[in-house]
Amino acid sequence: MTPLSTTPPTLADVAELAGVSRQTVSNAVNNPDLLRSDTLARVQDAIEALGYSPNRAARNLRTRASHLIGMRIGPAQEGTANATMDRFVHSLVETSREAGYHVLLFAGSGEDPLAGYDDLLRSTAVDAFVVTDTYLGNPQAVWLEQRRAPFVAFGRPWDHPDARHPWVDVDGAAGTDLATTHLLDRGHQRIAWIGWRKDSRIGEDRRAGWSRALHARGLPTTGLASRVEDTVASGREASAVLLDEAQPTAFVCASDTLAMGVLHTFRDRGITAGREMSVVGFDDSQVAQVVPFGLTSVRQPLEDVAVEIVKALEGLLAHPPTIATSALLVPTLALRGSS
Amino acid sequence: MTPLSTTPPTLADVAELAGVSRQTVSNAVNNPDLLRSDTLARVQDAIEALGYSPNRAARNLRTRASHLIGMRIGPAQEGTANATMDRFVHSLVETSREAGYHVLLFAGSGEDPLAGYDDLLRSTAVDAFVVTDTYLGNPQAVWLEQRRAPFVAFGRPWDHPDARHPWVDVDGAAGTDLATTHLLDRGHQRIAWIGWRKDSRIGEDRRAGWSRALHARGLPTTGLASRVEDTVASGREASAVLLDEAQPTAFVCASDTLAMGVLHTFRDRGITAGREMSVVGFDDSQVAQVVPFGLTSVRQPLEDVAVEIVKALEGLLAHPPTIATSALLVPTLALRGSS
DNA sequence: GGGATCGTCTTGATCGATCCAATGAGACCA
DNA sequence: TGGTCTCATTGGATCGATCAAGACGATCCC
Repeated sequence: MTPLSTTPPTLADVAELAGVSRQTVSNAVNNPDLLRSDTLARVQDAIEALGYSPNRAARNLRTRASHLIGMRIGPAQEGTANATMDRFVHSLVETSREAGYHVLLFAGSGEDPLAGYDDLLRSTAVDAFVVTDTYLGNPQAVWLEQRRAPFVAFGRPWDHPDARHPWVDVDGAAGTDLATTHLLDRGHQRIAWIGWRKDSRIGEDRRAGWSRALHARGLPTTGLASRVEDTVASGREASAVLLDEAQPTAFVCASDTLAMGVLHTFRDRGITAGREMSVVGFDDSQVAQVVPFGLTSVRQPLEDVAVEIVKALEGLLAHPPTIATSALLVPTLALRGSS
Repeated sequence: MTPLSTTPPTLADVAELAGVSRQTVSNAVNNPDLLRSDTLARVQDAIEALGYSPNRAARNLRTRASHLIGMRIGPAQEGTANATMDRFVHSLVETSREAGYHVLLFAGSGEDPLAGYDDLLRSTAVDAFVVTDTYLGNPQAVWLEQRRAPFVAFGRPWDHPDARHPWVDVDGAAGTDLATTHLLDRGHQRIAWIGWRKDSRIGEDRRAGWSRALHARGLPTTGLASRVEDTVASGREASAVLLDEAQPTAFVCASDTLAMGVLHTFRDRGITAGREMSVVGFDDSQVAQVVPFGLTSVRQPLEDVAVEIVKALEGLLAHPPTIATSALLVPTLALRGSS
């Protein structure tokens, strides 16, 4: 049916078969309304017969658009439970497809994180970027803005409140508030926090949700918080110390990785996670899902994030570009046995 | 330094600045040896000064190559510990970059898994594919072969031994053999197997390694094997039954998901995983890494897989194409507390 | 009836690179 | 001196699509 390994048919081939000009075929593909219905049908038949599909390179050259979205992918983090990227990438790919875009992955070339962006930008290989790691105060966003490169960030511009690019983010505080309130509703009074070091904006955001929820019920937070690195070992140590010094009956953690550390401590001490002694994680990683009895965890609506990001991208790339819209989405709580 | 939002410089711009012809600039980029060293330097200065980078679309159109590798990405599997893709994708992106390729992701559009391939192929959007799900006896490989589309498979062509395309795979049997032998060396005699249903070629391959290792020491396998679905619940049930009926002291599992099910049963019965009662999983997922005390697991050398795949791709896309080479790589064992 | 308007389709130029064949300058040898 | 050969460089055509403008007939309205 479809020809094997011959040169693919071109516009001209279709035009000849249908007995029309090249431009008419082009219109049949891009502006069908411009054609009389009978010629449209004739051209479509020819397209079908030849199995024609417009050559991407030629189209890209002429229209100055590639319909590709670039996204940098960092090294997989081993030893942690960070499963965000996997789910997000898939959602983004799926949503982009519906909008007529494909996703181009590129690696951060170690020392110079901008090199990849610069290269793709100058060679006009992609139409826009999705930037996922805005939290480190990293230069990508600022640099891309200066170059007037279209991009949407997954993550708020914490350090640049006057940034003008569109962004989409998940309300971490709302997530931990949800988690903490859930524990309060279950009767807990002393709920501890294990989060990241103070220089992490995301970490502080999530911590704020925890303290907000406690204060809303008139409960104190003093002595119940700990800030450590994002490793299982740190979570284990921190929870051990908190148990000894503050006697909490529940833990809210900034990540599933830290929550696994808490479960580790529980195991050390013969405690079973559940209604009495609870733990809640953040990210709803695979780990949370498969660990015995399950780890209750805050789940980011990554599918929705992808939808919003693509929406913003479409706006940026429209002619004329529409005003940048940003969105802050609310996570949900995946309830499991650990709470 | 770099111009803001103006049209990027073209070959002609560089040529004018350097006082040479367009073709000379093209040669400076693609065949520097053809130029006299002083003109080369002059052209390179001009390139540097203008921040020139060849327009991808134009180059693609002329050379009939996109330097893009397409890869289909399936939906993230929730509720399992399958972390293979994440690690592999990153390795592939990184390795491809070194070979001058970028990775284009596309989604499997539900009902028709071939649609995505067909589309990209006909529009000459990608040079080749990496096909990752060859195990289901799925039609991709056969179909791509018929269309003479260049592709490399991650996974053996189980059902088509006469397939002529290059492939790279990990020797599952070698992995489970490694795991089983490790347990034997630790003194275990009765080692159970929990794997997938019989129609899974990969599952049978991994099972073969387990039975091979036991038979090599003259130990029986009868009554020690179970074949179930790849879920935590199935692993939990299967291990419970095996413990009652066959009294094994160790379990080798076809996946970390199943191994988590075993840990679940251990927990149910107050058993602590370790030297006495051991479990080994497969895939070295994040779950295996962060679960308390750690889950010993067979680790696929995905970085090496990516290298081999890219090597094969370069062969396919070379002029003239070199003969397809396939590779079967050996996994390693990540030792942790569960064994 | 003539000019403006609309709907439909066509022609030639163009995007920015590379391919191909050809040119000029110089080296070398007879 | 003239011919051949190599090296370095050039000009024109080309990849396959879209853009911009124009051609043509039919319709409409004063």
